[in-house]
Amino acid sequence: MGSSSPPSTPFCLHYFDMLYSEDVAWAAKGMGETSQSGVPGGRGEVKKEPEQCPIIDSQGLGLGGDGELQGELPLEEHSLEQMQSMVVGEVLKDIETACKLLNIAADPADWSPGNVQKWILWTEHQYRLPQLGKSFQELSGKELCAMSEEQFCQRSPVCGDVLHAHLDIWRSAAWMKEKAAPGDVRYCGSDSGWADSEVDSSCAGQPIHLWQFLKELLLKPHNYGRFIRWLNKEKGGWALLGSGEGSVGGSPQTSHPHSPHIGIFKIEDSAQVARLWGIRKNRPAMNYDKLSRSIRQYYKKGIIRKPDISQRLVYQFVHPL
DNA sequence: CAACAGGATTAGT
DNA sequence: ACTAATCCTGTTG
Repeated sequence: MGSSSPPSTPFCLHYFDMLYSEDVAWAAKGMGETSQSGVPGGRGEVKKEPEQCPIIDSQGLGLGGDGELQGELPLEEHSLEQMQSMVVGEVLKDIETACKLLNIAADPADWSPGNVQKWILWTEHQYRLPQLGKSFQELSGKELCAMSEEQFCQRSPVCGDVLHAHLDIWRSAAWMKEKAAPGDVRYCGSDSGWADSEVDSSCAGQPIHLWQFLKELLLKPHNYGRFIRWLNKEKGGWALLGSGEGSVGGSPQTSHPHSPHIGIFKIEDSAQVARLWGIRKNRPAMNYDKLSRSIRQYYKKGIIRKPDISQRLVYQFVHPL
C-alpha cells in the first residue's frame, strides 16, 4: 500500500526505440565474443557487427503467426507500429525469463539488495558489460530506482548509463503490468501469465536443483542457446560422430535397447553456464569444475548420465520428462 | 590443457 | 538428511 511509486516513467517509445537499436538488436546479433573490448566510451555509436544472427530466428522475431515481414515488406508506417509492439513483447518475455532464472520479482522496487546484485550480475553477463565490481552493493531496489542516471554514472562511469537504461526498461515493464490490471483480468491465458507464480519447476521456494536449472536454460534457446542447447535435432550430426574410421574400439556394445539419444544436451560455453548458475545460487566462485562435479553426483542418482557415445561437455537426462 | 571421474570434507536448508 | 560447494588426486583425449 502506500506504494505511491511515482510513475515518472511514462513508458515512452523512445525507450524501446533505443532498446531495440542498442539492446535487442545488439544482443540478437549473437553479440560475438567481443568481450568488453568493444565497449569503450559507452553509447556513442552502436558498432554493427557483420555477424549474422544464428539463433534468434527460432521463434523470436515476429512471424509469430500473422506477420510475414520476413524481409520483403517495405516497412510501412503500420509495420513500424507492429514492429514496435512486437519488440515490446519480446522485451517483456525476456524480462519474464530473467525473473524466473534469477528468482527475483519483476518489479525492481521489490528487490532486496541481494536481488539487485543478481540483476546487475545478470545484466552484465547478458549484455557483455564491463565488470562493475561492487559499486552497487547494499542497495535495495527502491533505492536503486530512486537514483538518477547521473548517480548511476557516478558509481559506474563506464556503463552506468546503460545500466540505468536497462533499469528504466524493467521499471516501465513493471509499471505496464500494474496498469494492465485495471479491473479483474485474472491474467488471461493469452500471455503466459507472468504473475509471480514462482518458477513452476521449484515449488514453494525450495532451493532449485542444478538439473532443474539446466532444463530451464534449455527451455529458452532464444536466450541461452549460445551457452547450452539440446543435441537431439537433426539426426545428421550423429552419424559422423566417430569421425569417420571404424575405430575398432573392441567392444561394440551397441546394446542398450532403451535409452535412445533423447534428452541429450551439450554445454557450449561451460564458463558462462557456470556463471549463470553462480548468479542464481549466489556463489560468485562457481566454475565449471565445481558445476560438473555436481552433475556427476547425478550419475548414481539416475538423473543425468553420460550418453552412450561420450563426448566432451555432452550429457543426457535419464528421464526425458 | 580442459574435461572427466570420484573421494573427502564443509556449508547451507 | 540431502544437495550442493569446495577441494583434491588422478586419468584421458
